[in-house]
Amino acid sequence: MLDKNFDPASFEMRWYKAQEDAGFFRPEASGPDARPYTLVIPPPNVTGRLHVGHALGRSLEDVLCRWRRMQGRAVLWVPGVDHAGIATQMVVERDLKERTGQSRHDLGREAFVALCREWAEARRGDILNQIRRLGSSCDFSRVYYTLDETRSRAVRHAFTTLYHQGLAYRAERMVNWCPSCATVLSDLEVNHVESSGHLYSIAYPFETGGGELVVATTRPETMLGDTALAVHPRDERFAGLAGRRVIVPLTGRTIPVIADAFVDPKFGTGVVKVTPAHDPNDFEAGKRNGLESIAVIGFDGRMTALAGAAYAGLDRFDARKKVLRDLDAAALRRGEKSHLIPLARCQRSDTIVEPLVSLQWFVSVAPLAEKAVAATDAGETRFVPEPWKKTYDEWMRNIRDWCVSRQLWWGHGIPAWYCPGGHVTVPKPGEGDPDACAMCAEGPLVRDPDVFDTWFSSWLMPLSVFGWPEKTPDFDRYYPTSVLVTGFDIIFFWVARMIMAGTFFDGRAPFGDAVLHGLVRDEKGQKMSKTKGNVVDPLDMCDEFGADAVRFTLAVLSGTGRDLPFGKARVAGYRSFATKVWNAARFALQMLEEGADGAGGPAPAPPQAIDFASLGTVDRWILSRLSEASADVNAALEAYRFDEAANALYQFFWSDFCDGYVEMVKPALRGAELSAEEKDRTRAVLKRVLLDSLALLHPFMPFVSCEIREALNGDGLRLAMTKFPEPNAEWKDDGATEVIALVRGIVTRVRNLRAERGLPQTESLRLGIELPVGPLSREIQRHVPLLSHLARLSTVEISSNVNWPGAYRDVVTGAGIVVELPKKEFSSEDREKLERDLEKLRAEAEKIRARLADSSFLARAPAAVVERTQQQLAELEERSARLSGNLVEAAGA
RNA sequence: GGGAGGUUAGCUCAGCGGUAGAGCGUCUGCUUUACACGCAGCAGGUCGCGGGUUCGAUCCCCGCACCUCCCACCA
Repeated sequence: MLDKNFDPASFEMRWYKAQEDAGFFRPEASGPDARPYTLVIPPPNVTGRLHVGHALGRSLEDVLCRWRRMQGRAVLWVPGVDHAGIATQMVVERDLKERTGQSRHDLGREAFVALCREWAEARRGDILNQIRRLGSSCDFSRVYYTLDETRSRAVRHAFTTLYHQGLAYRAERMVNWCPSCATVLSDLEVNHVESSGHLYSIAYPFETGGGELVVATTRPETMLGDTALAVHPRDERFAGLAGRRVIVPLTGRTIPVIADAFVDPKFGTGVVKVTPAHDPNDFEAGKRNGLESIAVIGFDGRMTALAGAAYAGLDRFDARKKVLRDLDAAALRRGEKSHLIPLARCQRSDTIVEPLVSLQWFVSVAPLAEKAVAATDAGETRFVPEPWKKTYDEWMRNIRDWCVSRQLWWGHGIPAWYCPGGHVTVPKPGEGDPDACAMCAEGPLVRDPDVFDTWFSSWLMPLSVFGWPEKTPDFDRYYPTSVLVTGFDIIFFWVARMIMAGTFFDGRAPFGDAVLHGLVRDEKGQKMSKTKGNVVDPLDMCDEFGADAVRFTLAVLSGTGRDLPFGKARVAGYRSFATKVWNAARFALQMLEEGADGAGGPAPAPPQAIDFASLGTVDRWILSRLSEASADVNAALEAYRFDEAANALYQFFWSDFCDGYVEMVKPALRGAELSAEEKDRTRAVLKRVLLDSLALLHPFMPFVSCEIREALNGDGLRLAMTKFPEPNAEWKDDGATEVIALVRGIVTRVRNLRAERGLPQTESLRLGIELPVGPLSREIQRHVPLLSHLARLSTVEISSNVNWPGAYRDVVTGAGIVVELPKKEFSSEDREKLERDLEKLRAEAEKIRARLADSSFLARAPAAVVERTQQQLAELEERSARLSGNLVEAAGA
């Protein structure tokens, strides 16, 4: 029995648990011969809470998994969580501060890492349960954690392999340094934001006196570390200046003027200050010209001793103000103007990133990128939607070395050791920790204190989740995976790098399809953010409207566009759909139980085998539609068009099944016209369509579908492993479809007329249908009781010519219809409406007539098109004639 | 500076060479014994602008405008 009240909370988790307990989420459930279908979950942060973006990804993945599972595939969807180095460290640090007032340094590294581990352990279950709440059918017996032993082994193997192939190296480079996170960042972790700032002009007097050079800069504080001024070699304004020396204001140092083509003569004053220690461009220029490098800003974001006693210890932005003041005092400011500066900000802390020279570990990824691109070019991995391939290609082509070391405590340690002599020892893949220096055999060795970039473990995910580098049975069976579903925002961070790792370490790309979805935004299309307060929590939505509704909403929204406007109202809308399904099932249950007649048992009769040929038109039509809907859903899912699949289902179930079929079948099942046997046949169809609809729905709404199948057929649990409906060629019935379309068309026209003319619903009308004698008219004749019921008709007359003087005449898809209206004057509004309609028809007909009069159209357009056009014209003229007849009647009345 | 995507009904979006579609919303009727999270019905669109190709363009091509986003070390 289904309760009158639809309450998803009462059954959702019960079904989830039943399915998980039954072992359905393990690929073994599909038998040893089933073809694998594999996905790896993009691991959410251990410490986080699932957001809508996750909900979207998990929903789409689960639709795929459940659908493929029902198709008999051995589905393995591997769940996992990410230790999320920098994010976790920051969260734990903040918590520590709040609780005890201590910093991680107060605690010490070992204790702090232990604290992080505790946190991660404590949160891991939460996040996994949140994934469960969405209905995700992951195999929780294979959960991975990016910092567990297996994954650590993979990270170490990857790094040592790269190192010994000369692809990982340690070097002093200009890097992105975040002073507040106190770590280096990769280029990807830096956001460039245009901000308004100032371009300051500063005068550098010549050492020998007699003038000055004016330099434009956005960062006056770095002048303390200037080691040259530069001009373009062919800039005649400054010809002959190279080699002269100028005084760096406020420091008294003198520096040379150099000529270097990196200077853009059109920018600023055409003279550039060169600060090799604090600007990537200048760093290169410095190397080219053998310039000294003076680091005046330290890793803490404060001025160093080299900046001079007056500035040492000052925050870099305070130093800027002081420098400007001091320049004013020295009368060396030459003005300023506002200027848009592309500021580099830390993705995590939003702090302005400082370019600093530092010794770090890098991976030269260009060779890996080459392999990856070769694989994607060969179609080993397909991007969906396809334009993302270009974005990926572009990035791969211009790829720069990846800085993989981080000055954090929480993460994978770098397997590199240093001897007192400064030599580096990295063990060979598979080897243990070294005891002595590989070069000079000296000890003791000190391990590198840094950890890897979190993505250095993530990029191995498709490999490491199956135990790589070990040759495990899972690896053999499930690598490469079938598809990856993730947001386009991590196409570089993750997708591209995984392809590199897969093609490099294994030789095969890690997934067949990379499905990139858009970003979830709020209802108004604005980015969700805590500060705006427009964040929608998917788990709250699940509690309020049911996970089924949330999933369905996300599927519908995941069209081709980039942004998904998600909000409460929409989820509520699709909850209505779930409710509709629920109520349709309640109705069906009633109908089926009535069929059990004397038996009176609560269990509805099992569906009898359907003998299509013995069925009536209405039954054949709905089965034909069901078959079409199955085809549509399957095709859409093959193409990863979750929106189309969901819409096809929605449309079929609501419009065709509920509004169409159920309404047509009601009088038949309740009336006395049909024999018990005929009713049973229809009941069997009703049940079959509903059961199949629930199966089609199951990947999207895995809970209501089970709950209803249980009530209807006692197979709620098995539904997850039931064969997914496919189109049935035997059920294709264009004849039935035509008849039903006409019946529904006529019904709509009559209802419409009733509404237009303000006729009461209770009043029965007389309807004439003009059709040439033939199979169609005989079919329609057979549906007179149905028509009468649906359109409230007292009599229906069908003949080739219905001649009811004064009756209203129209035409619906080729059939003339004649409605005898009760004596009622046409109001002037009615007449106007009629005239407007006629005018539209006439204009339409005129256009078509013109087209048909065009000889080149007749000569060049395909015959079928010409024929259809002629038919259109005929129909328009027919309708036009009938409606103007009504107008004449109106005038006469 | 490069690149990608967008511009279709009040809103959110599908469609993409033969007379414009959906959901939601608006409006008008409905206690029609599954469902008001409902039923029935109406209204609502120069498919951003200008050219071109074509018998025919919302759809293809070329410009333009505006919006979004990504990449990029220019002071």
